Amino acid sequence: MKLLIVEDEIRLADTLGQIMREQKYTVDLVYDGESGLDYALMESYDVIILDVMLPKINGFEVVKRLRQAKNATPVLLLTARDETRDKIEGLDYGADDYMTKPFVPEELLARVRALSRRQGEVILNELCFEDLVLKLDTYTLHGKNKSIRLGFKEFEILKLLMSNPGMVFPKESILTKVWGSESDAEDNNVEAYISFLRKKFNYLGSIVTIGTVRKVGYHLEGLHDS
Amino acid sequence: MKLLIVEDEIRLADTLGQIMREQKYTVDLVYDGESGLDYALMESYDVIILDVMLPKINGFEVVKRLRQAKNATPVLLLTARDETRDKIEGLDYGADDYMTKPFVPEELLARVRALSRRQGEVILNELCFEDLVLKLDTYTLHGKNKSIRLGFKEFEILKLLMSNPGMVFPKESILTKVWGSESDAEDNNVEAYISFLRKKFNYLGSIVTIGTVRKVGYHLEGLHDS
DNA sequence: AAGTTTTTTCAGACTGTTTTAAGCTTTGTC
DNA sequence: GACAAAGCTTAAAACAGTCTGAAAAAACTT
Repeated sequence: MKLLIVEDEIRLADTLGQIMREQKYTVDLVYDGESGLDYALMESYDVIILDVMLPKINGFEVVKRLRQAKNATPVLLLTARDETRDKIEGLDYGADDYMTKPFVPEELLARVRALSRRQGEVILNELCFEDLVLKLDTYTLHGKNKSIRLGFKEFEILKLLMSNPGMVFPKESILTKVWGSESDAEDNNVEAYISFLRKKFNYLGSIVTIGTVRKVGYHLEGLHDS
Repeated sequence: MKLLIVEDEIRLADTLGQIMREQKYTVDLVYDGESGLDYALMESYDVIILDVMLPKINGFEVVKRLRQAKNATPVLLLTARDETRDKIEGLDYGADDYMTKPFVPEELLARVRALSRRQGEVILNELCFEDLVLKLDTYTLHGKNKSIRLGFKEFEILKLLMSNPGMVFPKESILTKVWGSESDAEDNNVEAYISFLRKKFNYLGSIVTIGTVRKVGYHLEGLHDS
């Protein structure tokens, strides 16, 4: 089991290294974002522990570039900031977990274990369902022989639906996930976008359908029951 | 999987409820410590999510009394204060975990999963009885070789019946659980929906039957007598 | 600043759900 | 077996949730 720790506070970095080595991990220690990224791309690690506030390149940026380079190593972000926004931002960029400083070693160990267990899973840069492919980096939806660009909201909604094909997503939850929990957008906004999406599915000639569950929400349907 | 959420910030409470319901938990929401304690003692929950700052009785006190009453339900404390002292106080009173606000849903989910895992149960997203399967996420009822979509009320009633196959549910209790205690719906409404359901069972060719217990209510019957 | 795309808003058409009510069937009692 | 009470079934009306096109508003591009 090989770990990369990227942390600029030398004291903390060393402590972490020590803790993890005790647990029989092989540890590489690095003190800034740039080296972090280099190491991460060069070697193959089981988990990367990454501070957010880093010299040269910050943690978010590191994850982002790592993912752009199609590297799927699980990343655990360390953030001193207790802001929800930051946490979410990190996860959006492709981090797998985060932890707020200060923390207890036990928690860190538990999270690292959890992340390394996940190895098998791949972070794909596209979502597929039946004859549709949603490219996450270009915001485009590809059908059998055509493709089309999606607007931001369309994209986010479809990404949600495709993240768990078949599962019903309540309108409420689409609203909070796509518009944010602060927003005062209404159900009809979701309905309008669902309508746009259906039109585009149709244009692509896809067999996929967006099913309505009355009083609840929407879900993708492929070639099966009603 | 049944959750109790005790949180006085209505917005937050609702969001939490929504998040958890999405994950197929059954959620009871309550907005002050006193009701929290009542509910906790009355029903059997898998996990209780409990805010610390609460009207009437605070979270610590709720845990304390709960434990005094020999109730061992896992409790996850929500604390706005970031003081280690508070955390420890909560844990001393018998809470099983704590989380500092604000937090990201993922973290909450992870912790609730961790707490409920002790019970060893699995979150099922379908209910089965004999040859019927009720899919909770798509509101569909599947028979041996056909399936059919259920309306909201039909679904709720059947979910209730299937949650405890064989048990007799009084019409009264179906009314309050499905229509709500405010409603002035009458027995005949239940009767009408039972009729709809029987028709659908029939369409699916199921061996399952809805039995009537005169002057009381209904229950599922499989391959045996009444 | 004009043009383009995305997002929101609105209203009317539409659809499936829920209620209601009346007639019919079953069950239990005398 | 007759009667009343409880339960069943159905059709139709009332209702509520959903869809969609059009247009206004907002956000980007050029």
